[in-house]
Amino acid sequence: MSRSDLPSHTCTIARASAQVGDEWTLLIMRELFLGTRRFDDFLRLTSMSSHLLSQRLRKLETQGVIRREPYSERPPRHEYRLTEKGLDLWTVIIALKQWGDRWLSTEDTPVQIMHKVCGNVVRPHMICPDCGERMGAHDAEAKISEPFQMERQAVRRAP
Amino acid sequence: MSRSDLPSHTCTIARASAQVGDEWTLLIMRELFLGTRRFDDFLRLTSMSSHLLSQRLRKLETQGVIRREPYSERPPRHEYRLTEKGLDLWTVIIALKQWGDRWLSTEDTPVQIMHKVCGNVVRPHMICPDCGERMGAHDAEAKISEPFQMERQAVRRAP
DNA sequence: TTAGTCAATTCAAAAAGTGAAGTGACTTCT
DNA sequence: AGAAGTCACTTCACTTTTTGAATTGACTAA
Repeated sequence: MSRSDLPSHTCTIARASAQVGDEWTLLIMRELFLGTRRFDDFLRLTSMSSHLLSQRLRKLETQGVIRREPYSERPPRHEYRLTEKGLDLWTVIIALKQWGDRWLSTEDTPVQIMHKVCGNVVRPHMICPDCGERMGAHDAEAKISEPFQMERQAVRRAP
Repeated sequence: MSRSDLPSHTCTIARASAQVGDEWTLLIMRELFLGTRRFDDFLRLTSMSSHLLSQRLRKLETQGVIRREPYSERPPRHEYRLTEKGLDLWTVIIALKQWGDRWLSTEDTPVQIMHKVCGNVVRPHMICPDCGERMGAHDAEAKISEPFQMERQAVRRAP
């Protein structure tokens, strides 16, 4: 099975990976959250090739993660902006950032998060909505649904 | 600049992307969090090629995200397990899963999260550690550090 | 002995990514 | 008015990565 089959997986992590799980797409998402809107800026700030950038932007637009908005008629110009679907990836990018800050950096973080509501620079984290306690890998257990478990049993027994 | 230069970026999101930001690595991470430990199981459950799987496992081991643990001397066998660094990616995988559940799925989620502390199936979310309120893209603002801002200005003005 | 398991490696073909150059619709400078 | 510059791409030749099938090698179980 190839990368192009990922969107058809039952697992939503596989499906999400297929949409945004590659190096350059994640870098584009970073830029979008930092406020970058134009082709040339993405190009310089990510230092990716223009070929790849236009491919990825097209893909993200098709998926509804970003939208093109015209900001000038003559010459015809437009900018790229996050849709609600795209904005909702914030948690993923922040989680990745915190992990990178913690495990891959020696210096201070290059990007801080400010909470507009309270005005503080913060390091957001995940909590359990029921008991309100902080949550991590150690206190979570994955429960696989019946149909998905069956599907997995089948492939494990396969040739 | 190419993919291989990502680890040298100042930005920790770029660095994190370089380590775990690709489709197959994310799928391997999913499996690790679901409890998969052995080569053949990864192979069947992700349906990736064995060549790529062994490459990725080697890379993840080198990076310290997973470790190989022997579980049998004869025949020599070992399993792959998450290190602390790997376990700390939980938030990223969960964030990706929630996003996939919300935007890419029609049916019920194939994997639920149970909080061991309170015993409930939950959808964890991010909060501001200072004021305790739920946080998302709309109420966050990115603050770019002085040195990183300078670096970015430089590339924007570049040829 | 033969078949089977596990954890890979090898190899050729196909797909994806890279970097440089080019295009076209404009605007600004002189 | 002509030349140079900007922005948003596309094209193309080349390199790297991925794919999928086959093979290896160390063992075990029938």
